[in-house]
Amino acid sequence: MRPTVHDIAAAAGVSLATVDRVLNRRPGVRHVTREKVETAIRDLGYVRDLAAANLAKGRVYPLTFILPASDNSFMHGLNAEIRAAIARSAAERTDIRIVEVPAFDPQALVRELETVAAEKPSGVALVATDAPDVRTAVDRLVHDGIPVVTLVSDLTGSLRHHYAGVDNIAAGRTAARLLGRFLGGAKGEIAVLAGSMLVRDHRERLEGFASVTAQEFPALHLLPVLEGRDDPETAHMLIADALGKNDGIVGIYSLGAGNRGLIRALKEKAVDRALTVIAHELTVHTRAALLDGTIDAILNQDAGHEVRSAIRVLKAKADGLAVIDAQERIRLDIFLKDNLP
Amino acid sequence: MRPTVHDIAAAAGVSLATVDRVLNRRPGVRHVTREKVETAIRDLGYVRDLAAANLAKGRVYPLTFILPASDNSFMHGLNAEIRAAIARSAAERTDIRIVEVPAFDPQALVRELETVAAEKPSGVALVATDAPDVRTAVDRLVHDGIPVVTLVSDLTGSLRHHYAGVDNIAAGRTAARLLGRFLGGAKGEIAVLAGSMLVRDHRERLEGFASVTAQEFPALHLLPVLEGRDDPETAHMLIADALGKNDGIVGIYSLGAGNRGLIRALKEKAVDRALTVIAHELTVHTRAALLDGTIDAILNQDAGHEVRSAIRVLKAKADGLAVIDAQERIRLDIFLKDNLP
DNA sequence: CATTTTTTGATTTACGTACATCAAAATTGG
DNA sequence: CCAATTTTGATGTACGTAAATCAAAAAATG
Repeated sequence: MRPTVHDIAAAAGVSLATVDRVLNRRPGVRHVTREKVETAIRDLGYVRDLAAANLAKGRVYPLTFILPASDNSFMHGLNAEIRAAIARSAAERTDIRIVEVPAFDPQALVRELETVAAEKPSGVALVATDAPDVRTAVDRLVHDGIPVVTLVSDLTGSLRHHYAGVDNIAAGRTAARLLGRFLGGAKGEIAVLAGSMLVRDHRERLEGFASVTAQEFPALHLLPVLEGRDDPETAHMLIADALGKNDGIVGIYSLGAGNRGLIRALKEKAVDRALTVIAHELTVHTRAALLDGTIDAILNQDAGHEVRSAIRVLKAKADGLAVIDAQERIRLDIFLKDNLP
Repeated sequence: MRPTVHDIAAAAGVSLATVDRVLNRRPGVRHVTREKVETAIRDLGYVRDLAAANLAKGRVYPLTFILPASDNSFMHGLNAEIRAAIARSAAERTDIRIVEVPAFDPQALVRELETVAAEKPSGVALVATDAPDVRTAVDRLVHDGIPVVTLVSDLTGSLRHHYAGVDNIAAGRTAARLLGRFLGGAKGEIAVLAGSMLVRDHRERLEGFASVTAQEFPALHLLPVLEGRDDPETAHMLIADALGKNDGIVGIYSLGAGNRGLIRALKEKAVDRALTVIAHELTVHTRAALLDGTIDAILNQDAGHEVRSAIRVLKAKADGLAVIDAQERIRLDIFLKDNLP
């Protein structure tokens, strides 16, 4: 049997109350006594029974998720996954709240972070907009002892405890290699469709993509990035226009959202052309396009895994526990027609 | 606040003891009374607090993992992951035991299953050898109320509650498409290296691979399967021999273990040839080969995820709880040199 | 050394559930 | 209707920890 507080009280030759004072960092214990207790804890290998402690404390973990108010399939999916987690709240002792802030608006995010900080939740998860003020606001939370994880888009250089999302540079590099290999040494132009160069995840994907393309597939030439604002209509317009004007295009990398428009443009303009297309995020639209051959590969991040991972990490940090790194690593899914879930 | 047993006792107008009798299916409750209590439970939406219940019961989950005694990197890795789970036993209230049985030996597995059944564990995970007797033995366990999950290799047609492993047909299909696309319409022969056609996962991978190759890449011709017994030496010999005799080989699919030998053969015999190679299982050897270009892609199943998933599912089944299907789906990892963990 | 302050002990209640015991009430059988 | 049986209630203890209270002991201060 694992040792209990009674065992360490007996081993240290002190009372239960004193053990409790040491364990919960309450005042009123002499230095030497505290050390006796800590030694007993180490010697017996005592670890507090979290379930029992949470029961006694009536503990719940109030968690806040801050998301951009973006109207695309990916964000809807993320939202749905958080709501699914809310449905499990009772069993997981969580009390999760979702707040939405305008997208691409650092100041709005900063204000919300300040509001949230005042509520002193057990943890905060946010889809970060990459700006110095946001970094400062996040660091402030961390400094106040509130665990913070970034979701989907990271905030490097900040003190956030964890990032629950994919390595976007690796994603871009992988996309480049897949495209290059699929094209098998062909020469031509590559169109890149992004949401916005203001968000870090898109910038990083482009960076990875451009770097591998340049180094390993010199026969391919990148056209200037098209910024579709993650909006299907804009994406449609941009891609239709590019395909109309330039018939040297042999491949397309869509690294953001709004793929519905991309797919429509491909079906209209590229029926007679052999284009190789790689897109991000598995949705009903990209899935159908993969199956009918309009898209050749989909890179995906599993929103459900990201949300569950963020919750696990926030709870663990709130309790000062270690996380299983391998479990919390969000993998880049590569989907071909054959391995769709 | 969520309702407690006290609340349902009050709502049903009975005593705590009666509620307890109903909840724990103890005898001595009249039918009408039992219904009153069950109505109150439904009306208030009561769900028993598992943590408190487990605390009161002093519950632990004795789990048994049955593995083949195979000496390859993958099985070593699987073993290590289970031992890592054992290290977390205290926090997870598990009591995990590993037993090894001779590989490819259905009778030995059946005997072990019977031994294990006699110990009445809370759950059993096994790497299944595909044989009718094993199916019967597994069904027997399930019939006795013991949750069973198959690990890595499934036992279709049995009553096992869950399979913690990848879809091997999809894996084979994916390998074929990757190889076909990487070869970009080239004509030639494909060598397939397997462990043994006696294990289901290898058969399924081959089946998926052959089917996509035949349908979608008719320019590629599969050579008869080489069975390397998951052994590096045998694999080396077989591949070196094939490469020496046949210079029409343009691609290799290694769907089993023993890749150390494959890689050695490639470095000796194929320095001057442009071979496209797809292999299974990320190990130190395949990782290095991917990075130096000897292998073009690695398909992988994450042993850590499989083990953690098996444990979660067994515990949930033991408690009669639902599992989050999306969380327990073991994904096929596709690694290129750019997205290695 | 007396007094104040700090440290420690002893004890109790609580969290939500499980389980056991004994008495009281209700039901059933004859 | 009485006795035997079944059903129900009341109560207590336990799991391992948190947290509070009050008294007792020890240490520090003058």
